[in-house]
Parts: sequence; C-alpha cells; structure tokens
Amino acid sequence: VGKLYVSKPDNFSFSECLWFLNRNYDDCLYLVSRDSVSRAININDKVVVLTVTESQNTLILDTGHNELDDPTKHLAVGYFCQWFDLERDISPFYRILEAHPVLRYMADDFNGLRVMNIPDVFEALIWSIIGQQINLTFAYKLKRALVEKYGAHVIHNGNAFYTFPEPLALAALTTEELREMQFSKRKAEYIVNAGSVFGNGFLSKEMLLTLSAPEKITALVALKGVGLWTANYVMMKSLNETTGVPHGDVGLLKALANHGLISDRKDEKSIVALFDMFAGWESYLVHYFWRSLAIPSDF
DNA sequence: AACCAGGTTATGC
DNA sequence: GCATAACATGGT
Repeated sequence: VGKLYVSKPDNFSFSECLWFLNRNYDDCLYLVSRDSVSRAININDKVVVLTVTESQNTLILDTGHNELDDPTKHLAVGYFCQWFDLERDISPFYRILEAHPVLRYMADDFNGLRVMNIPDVFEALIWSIIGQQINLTFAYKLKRALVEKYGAHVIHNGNAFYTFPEPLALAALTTEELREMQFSKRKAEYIVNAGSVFGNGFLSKEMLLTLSAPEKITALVALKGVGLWTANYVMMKSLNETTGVPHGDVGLLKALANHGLISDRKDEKSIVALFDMFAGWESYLVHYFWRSLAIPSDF
C-alpha cells in the first residue's frame, strides 16, 4: 500500500546521496537514516511524508498508508526524481572527471553522487538567502527556526515532518519578527519581499523554467538580496541548470585551494580554465567540490 | 580573542 | 565602473 517504484539510473549511488544529505548538519526538512530518507512534501495542498529506500535495482518510495490518486503519485515521483537528479545521464561528466589528473579520485570516492536538488524553487531561494555570509551551522539553525515557526507539519511514526513555509506566510511577516529570530534586518527584508513576489505570482518555477539560462539569472538577480551567487545556487539546485556556478562561493574556493588548483582566492584565471574543461557540467563539479569539503583534505 | 562564514547592497572616488 | 564599508551574529 502506498509504494511507488523508480528504477535506478547508471552512475547512481543511493548511499552516496544519503551521505551528502546527512553531512554534518542538522537539516530540519528531512530525516536520514543509514538506509533511508524521509521528508514531507506538499502535493496539491496535501502533505505527504515520503520515505525512500533502495533495493537491488529500484528505489522504493513509501507514501505511508494514504490512498493516493494517480496524479498525486505522479507528482510524488516527479519530486523525488528532481530531488536526486535521477533523470540525468551523468556519464559525460564522469568522462571529464576521470581524465583530470587531480580530480579523478572523485569518480571513485564519490561514485554515484548526484547534485542533491531542492525542487521547490522558493525553498531554494530562501535557503540560499539565509546562507549568505554566515557559517552553515548557524544557517541551518536559522532555517529550522523559520520552518518550525511558519511551516506546516505532520506527525509520522512519532516524528514531526515540516514543509517549507508558503510564500504568502513569509510575505505576511514583519521584519521585526524575523529580527527576533536572529535574522539580520536586510535578510528579513529580502525574505519578506521574496515571499510577496512568489506569493502574488509575479515569479514562479513554471515561469523561470521557460527562460534561457541567462534570462533566469536576470530574473533572479532582479530580486532584492539576490546576487550572482544566490542566482546560480538556485539555478543549479532548483532549475535543472548544470551550468550554474555560484561565483565566489567560499566553500568552492576553499576546496579549490585544498586541491592545489588555485594559488589564492583571486586566481580567476585558473578557476575559469578549470570550469571550461567541465563545460555543461559546472554545477556537478561544484557539488563534488562541496562534497570534498566533508572529508580530510590530505591530498 | 580575533577572524571567518554557501554574499549583497550602498556609498564614494 | 571598481574598491571599500556595513550588515549581524555564531562558530572555531
């Protein structure tokens, strides 16, 4: 009852993906165990807790005991497929990776890791705004406070599963309310404004997906508080654009330095040259660099 | 106890 | 057009 099946693509490792989701942080939007991940998703105003496990050749989506109609099932599968980036053939990326003298180890050590997406573009946007210029541990705390206060939740097997707050719920906030939750005044303004823009339909995922990559960037950067870093983060994590590079990202720069690929943080030439080699797969490279930050960096 | 953190905007030359 | 400052506060 309530089970859906998705076949595994090539170059896919469920455990690598879970490992990335669980890194060292406390994400309030999903629960990872050794062999499963669960999160609540909102489908047509119905909150469904999705639990994913794997068997030999398939991934098993358990939606609990709800009797879901076919369109809802289809949306649940669609959500999961984007979350784990399942519909992409990443073998071209692996060919480039394996040919790189310094980075080829990633093809073995991180084998089967996908870009872990954030299908809800509003969630991706607000999350990236929260994460600007603060350490990730604190960023996850801020996100948790926001989600637990303004998101909906359901109880499933004794755990509370939250959905990300709706745009209009955040649009209705005053900046003072967010300030009390340790958001800076600027970020509070950005978040309320973004809630208003999305909540009133001036911007939506459907709209953004009709645009070319440069047009997407332009549309996103037009929002207050969204610069190139944030726009590219949303591009790579929510809009299926594998060319997005969050320029200037401190994690990326640290990883590049760890691998001896840049001499210092202003070494633009080396960065451009490297990403040129990975043309079309830039965001995969970024994601693998982020993954590399979570292991000892003794190369 | 300084310095840094998944940056962006406002200001000043 | 490019550097610099201000933002706010937790983590290391």
